[in-house]
Amino acid sequence: MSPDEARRRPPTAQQFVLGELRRAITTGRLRPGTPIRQDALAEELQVSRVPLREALKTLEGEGLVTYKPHKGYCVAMLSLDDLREVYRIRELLEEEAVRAAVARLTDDDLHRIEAAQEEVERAAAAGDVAAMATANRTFHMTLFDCAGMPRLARLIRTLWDTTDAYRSMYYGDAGNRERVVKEHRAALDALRRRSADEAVATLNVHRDRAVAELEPLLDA
Amino acid sequence: MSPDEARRRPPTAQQFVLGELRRAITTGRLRPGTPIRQDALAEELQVSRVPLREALKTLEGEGLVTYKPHKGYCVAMLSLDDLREVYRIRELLEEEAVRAAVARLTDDDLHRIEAAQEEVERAAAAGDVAAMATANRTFHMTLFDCAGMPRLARLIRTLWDTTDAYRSMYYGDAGNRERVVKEHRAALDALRRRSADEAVATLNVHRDRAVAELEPLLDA
DNA sequence: TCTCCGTATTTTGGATCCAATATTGAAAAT
DNA sequence: ATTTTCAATATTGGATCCAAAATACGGAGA
Repeated sequence: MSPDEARRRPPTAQQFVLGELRRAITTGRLRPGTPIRQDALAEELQVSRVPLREALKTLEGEGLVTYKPHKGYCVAMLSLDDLREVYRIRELLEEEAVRAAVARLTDDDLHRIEAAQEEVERAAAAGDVAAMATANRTFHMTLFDCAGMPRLARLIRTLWDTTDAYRSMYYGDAGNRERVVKEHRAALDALRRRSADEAVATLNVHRDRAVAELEPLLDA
Repeated sequence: MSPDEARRRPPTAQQFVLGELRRAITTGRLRPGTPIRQDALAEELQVSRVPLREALKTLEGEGLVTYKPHKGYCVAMLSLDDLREVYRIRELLEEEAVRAAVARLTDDDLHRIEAAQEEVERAAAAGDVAAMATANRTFHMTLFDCAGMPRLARLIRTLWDTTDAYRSMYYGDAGNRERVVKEHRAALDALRRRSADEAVATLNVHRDRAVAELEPLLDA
């Protein structure tokens, strides 16, 4: 392992495993519904089952995996109802976050969001699905973090995690990527004018488009 | 151990520990801020540290304990800002839940909520703080569950858990208990008339009163 | 007396081993 | 042929043991 990797590697095995599992799920390497064989996964990640199980417990709390006693863990599978419910809850919480954020938004905050958007546009143009997903997330979370409501931001993050497994498929389509870029620009425009109402409205449209695109993917 | 206890005892040690820890925290036996010594706790509960740590991971996800790598777990301590944030989020989510619930409320649902209220009144009259806490929770959660939004209900439950450690103090006061009974009656009245607006309004008042009473307790 | 440093102790993190439960498959009975 | 039962196997749950990190403590130096 390179020194760089060694430096980045988390201080505990469970955190390392947690990161790996999250990536595996969000990138689709572990597909929804897949049962998780602890022994095999532990060996693959070169750790024992103990830290693996603690990481899985964390993911269970976040809703990324499900757990049944004596049966084990599965990558969580979202029903259509689940998807709609998650997005409805996101709508409620994100509106609150955006309003609080706009009320406190500094120029520096705005610059950070703009920087994230530049990254989004770069990834969209390059067709880099993974970079697109992370940059998009940064764009939104940077805004939400400006609300100064850490628990709210954490809840929203968890809700995003829930659908991450499906979002990567979504960015595979060039049309979707282009649309996301445009909608972000509209939101940024509202933010620059410190218009909470417009920001909320544009982001609601943004979210509704996403769920509309995601729904067909879940039928299969 | 009696056969009855044996039957009730969960099928896995981690679930047993989880329940015990939750009780210990909500009843105040484990006070906010206290560090959790895994060895001592494990011995006290007659299990090894493995299931204890998995239970703690679950509680961490729920925000009842905090965790720092190589430092361990502490019973979570709420700042005043945290308290206000939690209650603000609850306001958002519970309004949604109540509106959805009222729209679907059957007579049978209503009977179950009324039954919970009878239990609340019994506990309030008897001055039984623990019974009061659980009955009150049943009253509200029964309503929220009627919304048919399981993820929303789960989120709300988690938010309640966060402040449970403080709520038990709150019911120690007879005046608070009496007020809760009255406010519940008002909410029930609104529910019987299927008035979502009034139900939301009365429950908002109910919640605001609670946070107002809780705030002084957190200063210390 | 105070600070700094190094060692001893405590506490957490992780690996291995064993136990308990669930699943699978094959044989026997209908 | 179908179903049921029981044993073999796979998989999870938990206990013990060891390693690593953090904390506490005591002594040396200023």
